[in-house]
Amino acid sequence: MIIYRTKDRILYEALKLFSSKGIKETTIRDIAKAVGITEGAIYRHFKSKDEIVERLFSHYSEELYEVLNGALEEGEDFKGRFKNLVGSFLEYILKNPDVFRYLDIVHLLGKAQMENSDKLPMKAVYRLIEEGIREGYIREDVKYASAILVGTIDRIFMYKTMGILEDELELIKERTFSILWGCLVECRKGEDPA
Amino acid sequence: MIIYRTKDRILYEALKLFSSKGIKETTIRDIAKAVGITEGAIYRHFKSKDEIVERLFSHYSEELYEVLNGALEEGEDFKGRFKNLVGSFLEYILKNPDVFRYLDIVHLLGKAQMENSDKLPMKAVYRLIEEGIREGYIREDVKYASAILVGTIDRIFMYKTMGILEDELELIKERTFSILWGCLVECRKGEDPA
Amino acid sequence: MIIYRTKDRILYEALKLFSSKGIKETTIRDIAKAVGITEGAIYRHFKSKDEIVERLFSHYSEELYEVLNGALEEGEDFKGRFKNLVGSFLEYILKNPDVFRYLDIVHLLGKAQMENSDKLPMKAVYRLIEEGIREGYIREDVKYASAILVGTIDRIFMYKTMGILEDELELIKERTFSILWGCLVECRKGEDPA
Amino acid sequence: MIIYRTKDRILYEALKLFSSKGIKETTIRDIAKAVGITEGAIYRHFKSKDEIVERLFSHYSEELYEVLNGALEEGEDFKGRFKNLVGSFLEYILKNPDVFRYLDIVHLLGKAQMENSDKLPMKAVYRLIEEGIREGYIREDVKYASAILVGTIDRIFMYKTMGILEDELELIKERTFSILWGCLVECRKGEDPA
DNA sequence: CATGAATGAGGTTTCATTCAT
DNA sequence: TATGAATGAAACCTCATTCAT
Repeated sequence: MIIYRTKDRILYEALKLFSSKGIKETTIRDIAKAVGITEGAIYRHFKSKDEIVERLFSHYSEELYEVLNGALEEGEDFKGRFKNLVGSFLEYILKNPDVFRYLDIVHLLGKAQMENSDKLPMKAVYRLIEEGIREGYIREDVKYASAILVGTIDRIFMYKTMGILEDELELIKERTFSILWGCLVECRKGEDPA
Repeated sequence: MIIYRTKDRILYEALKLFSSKGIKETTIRDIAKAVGITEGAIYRHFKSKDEIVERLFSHYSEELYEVLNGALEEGEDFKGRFKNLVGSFLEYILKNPDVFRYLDIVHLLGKAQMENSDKLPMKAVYRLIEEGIREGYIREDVKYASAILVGTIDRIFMYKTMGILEDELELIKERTFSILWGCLVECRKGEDPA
Repeated sequence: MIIYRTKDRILYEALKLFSSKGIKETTIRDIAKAVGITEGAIYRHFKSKDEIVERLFSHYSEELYEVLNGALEEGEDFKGRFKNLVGSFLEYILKNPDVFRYLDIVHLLGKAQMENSDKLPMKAVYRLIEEGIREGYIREDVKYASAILVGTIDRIFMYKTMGILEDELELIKERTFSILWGCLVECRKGEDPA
Repeated sequence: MIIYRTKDRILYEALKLFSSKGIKETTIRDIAKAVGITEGAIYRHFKSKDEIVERLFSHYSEELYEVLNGALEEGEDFKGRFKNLVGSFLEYILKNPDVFRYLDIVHLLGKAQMENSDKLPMKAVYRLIEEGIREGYIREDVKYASAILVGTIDRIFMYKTMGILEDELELIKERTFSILWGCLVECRKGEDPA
């Protein structure tokens, strides 16, 4: 993918640097050098470093949301939607590891300004789980259920990007879905609803 | 708990600040002010800010490892050990949220120098899961199984400390154990080993 | 001489300050103030104070070498070359006392990184003396001969810059040459070669 | 030589450190560590670092003066006194290289407060040369003559301590005397007094 | 006499941001 | 739009000196 507009190249390089070194650890100069321009030029495109940080967060947070939301819309039944979401989630973050690492960093440092947004990835996950509960597939509390789903995916992402887990993407998607589906739906079937 | 030695007070305040603002975002002056001494005095106790970062990491990484390891040693059977570990894990991190947040930050920024240590929390988790697999309780691959276990706990910690999850500690321990045990052990009982 | 480029002004002022107060005793702020810029601006031109120290040393060490070497190339016979070198040496250091004092300071504090350079002033002096020995003018061992030559010049520089010696430059050149030539060449003429 | 009094041990270690690293580059802590006491203890013996610097300078400056002066008093005739002074000078500084390097550093940095002292090494050299001139041995101006004498000795010290000159002490004394005597006295014998 | 924690001033360096060109 | 020198605030760190013990 070739990015032509300077503004987009700045965002692209900033994302890579932020996610690999940290936000504070990345200087405007680092970004400028990566883009191939000088420090001053950055300020033609962004008012401040913080604006870059925020723009990146809202852009990618929304992009991931759209991906997850799209996954929900394409599935025919609940199982299909569930599988779609888990697969799309893994596919997106493993193909865009910088994005996910960056979102994590922003969260961890409490820099996320998300109050004003409806398009948070978490919302899509919640929607899926709430549907599952409403329709009797999932018996778990929504918070615990999403903790299992997102936590597991997050950890698998970590193992894969750290080189600990070596399975290929499709296999990872398959196994993760089967685990999560088994865990949240299948094995609770016979239980009394709490 | 009252800490008397300046050196320990420095570590104590640094941990709080690092975990709430980030490492780079916390200045030596912040730490000094929190402790009630001047910046220069810090350097009588630590050669550099990095030394504080490292000392905190190795100290608490090891402490958490000991907690998990202790949990493994006290359980009578596998189920007991499993329950112990999950409970101790949650109890420790929810009572010491700064520690867990700090360990996460160090990991995320890739500052961990852990090559030379055997006492990483992860090792204790692996040991439990490997035992479970060896003895037929767990059918999942060790990496996927630990991803579920640690990922779920991590996420529940996040929800609890963010105020999203309001259950009390004992209830959280109970529910988390029951979910994880069900997920990793119970509901796979009838399956054919892969 | 008016210096326009900031980088050169920094070097120029640093040399004056280093040579009058010492290197460690001169702060970046001193230099910046002398140049008329702020401390931070220095670092656009030099990575560190050490870089300034080294650049000054290698620049002036080489410049003095070129002066002495040039003197050697212009003389017609040995006596002419000898006179040229002594004269140029004195002229250069008395007109650039900061340079010579600076080179002395660097040597005395052992900061000179000269391994990789062939253009050390000493080399030119050695070349002259070795020629004198080869051609029978000088009977003294090369080390003792250069000790006399350089030591005497060094001391005369010191006396002149301290105000102890009041002769004018041309007279100093004349007398110093006559002393050194008499000492190293004339008065040994009748001796048996050792 | 074993030094028992703490005060003298401080001076002894300070001299070594100052002469090898420089004065500003040597910290009170360095000195304390070398002596085997703590920083605070230094201040029991000296009011300040400057006091150490000054005490060392006046002590060793005077000691070298006494050595040279003693040499002048022991010679029977002028030649003997000349030889004595050159030999004692070389012997003292080559056996106490730290002292001479230290005196040089103090001079170079302009820290010497010597106005109030009559016991400067230079004075002894001047006395010898003035006698030589008065009695017709030396025809050179006193400043040029002392420049030759002290400059040459200084340079030979430098070559010897840097390992460039490998002759043993007695040979160095012999050759240096013979050069300087030849240069300042012998070879001018037949000349017309200027 | 000695310790060693603490101070406080000041040093080097970094960096987001501005601005003349 | 872009450059790159400059600013100014603030970061980390050093160190002579003081002081309670």
